[in-house]
Amino acid sequence: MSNEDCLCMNLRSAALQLSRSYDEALAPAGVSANQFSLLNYVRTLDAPTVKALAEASGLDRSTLGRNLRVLEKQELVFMQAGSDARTREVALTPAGRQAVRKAAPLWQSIQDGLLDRLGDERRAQLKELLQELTSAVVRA
Amino acid sequence: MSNEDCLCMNLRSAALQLSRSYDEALAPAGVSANQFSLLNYVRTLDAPTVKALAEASGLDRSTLGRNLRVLEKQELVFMQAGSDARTREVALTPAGRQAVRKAAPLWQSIQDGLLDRLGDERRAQLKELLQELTSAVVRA
DNA sequence: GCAAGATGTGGGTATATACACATAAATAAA
DNA sequence: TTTATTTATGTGTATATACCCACATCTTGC
Repeated sequence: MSNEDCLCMNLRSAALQLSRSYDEALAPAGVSANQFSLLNYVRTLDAPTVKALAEASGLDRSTLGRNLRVLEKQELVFMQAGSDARTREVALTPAGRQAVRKAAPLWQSIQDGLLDRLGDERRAQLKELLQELTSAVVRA
Repeated sequence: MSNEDCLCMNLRSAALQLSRSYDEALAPAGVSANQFSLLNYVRTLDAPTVKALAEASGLDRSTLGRNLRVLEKQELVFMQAGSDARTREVALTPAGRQAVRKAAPLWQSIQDGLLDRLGDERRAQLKELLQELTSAVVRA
């Protein structure tokens, strides 16, 4: 066994390195790549619950709850009880919308740099390969 | 901005999903994919220091120190001062070697399943794409 | 309408990750 | 040789992630 051959560690390592770069690029907006992504899910979906966000992002519900708590503490999102009293619906605060506006061009910039480097064809290849790997592995 | 387009989140999500599968596959050996990888670095390198392991894996030194502490607590690795008294050299315990032996075929099995699905060509594509992305992004 | 099961969420615990700072030890400079 | 600098590591703090379990609420069967 060689670590360089492991598909899992290959992906894991690449994801961490890319995350560091995106985090650095988004730092002036005060959010990490992960937080920016979550803010965008909240913005895009309609008053999503914790569960809806977990499903959209493919993360565990408890993870989402904790990630949301961080954004809540920074007053980028707020939560209120839904019509179903078990659920909590999430929405952006004005500061949250502002953070998204500030981060969006920073994200676009680093994203475009990578897309230019890859080109359309290889970008499509990458998407296809990641989908193949994850669909090979979905849990029942 | 759409989360489905973000290269960083695409990779991050795929890495997490793959990690869950590898973790599940390796569970009978009592180690996670991440731990198995680290044990293999310890095994392959010659009495590596924390720094050497950090460089090999591309992780932060403090992360490595903490990951090693978990393996040390489970008595899969042990650490001793090197000739340079600042360093600590890491090596596998007998239980650590046993864990690697037990995990190796489990890893091989899930890895082969994915490789079969991908085929040689797309496997090479993936490796190339990940290297392109990470080399586009290496820190000074 | 009430009991039984299903569902959404939080909390406990553990691992993983990284940055900033502190400390000890080795090396270089004076 | 004494001092300054570099280097290896650990610690504090914060976020991210996931499993299991508890609890409250909703839904269904009767």
